[in-house]
Amino acid sequence: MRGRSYTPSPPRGYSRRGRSPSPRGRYGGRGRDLPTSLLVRNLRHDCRPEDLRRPFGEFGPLKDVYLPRDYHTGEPRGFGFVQYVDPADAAEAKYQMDGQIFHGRELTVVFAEENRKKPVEMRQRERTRGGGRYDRRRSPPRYSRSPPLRYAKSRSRSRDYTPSPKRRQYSRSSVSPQDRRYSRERSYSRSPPPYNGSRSRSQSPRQVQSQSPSRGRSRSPKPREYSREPSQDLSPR
DNA sequence: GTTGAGCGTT
Repeated sequence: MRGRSYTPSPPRGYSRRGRSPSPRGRYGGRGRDLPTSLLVRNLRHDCRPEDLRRPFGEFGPLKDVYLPRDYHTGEPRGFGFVQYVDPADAAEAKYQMDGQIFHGRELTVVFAEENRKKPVEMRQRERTRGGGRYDRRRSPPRYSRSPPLRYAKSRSRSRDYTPSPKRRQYSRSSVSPQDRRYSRERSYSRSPPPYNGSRSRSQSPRQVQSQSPSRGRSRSPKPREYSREPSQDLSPR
């Protein structure tokens, strides 16, 4: 038998072609640490993080699995990230899973190149994403008529992300009636773009018609409210 | 201690 089974395929092996268009290439910044994040391409659109967890978890403990999706449509983008705890596992998983048929599709597994991005950064990326395809309008491209809030179909925490190892088996109504009022379905922390349409302006169900039947000015500019009246209280007679 | 709008979606 020649050679020892598989080749570890060290990532620094194929860096000979200078294929890095960006000078600052290197996973994460420190070239010392091998990348632990894998980018899995060609995923099925109905693939779930947990689906990836099983096959990919065979190579080692996973730190995280995430499938980004379109922010506006909420549909999966067809790729995902699998982060391992040990870079060695990631390397092996990439080697083993790359090209594998997963759910009838050939997966393409490569090392993630960029670091995690935060929503704020994403916002700016939005601009370069379409290359200014949407004119200079700031409104997001409404692919469909369903706002992003539609994701919460039935399972909200169906994400693979397990924040608490201890899964609470409490009953569904573990919420007090009092807290319930706070637990409205609008508990989104980031508050997505609520339609920048220039039409929806009725924030208040009751829009006061006009407080002061004055001329043109609808809103009467309140006079300055200085904390104190002008120097007038000092009247030394 | 972190980030869920994560780059590579046909």
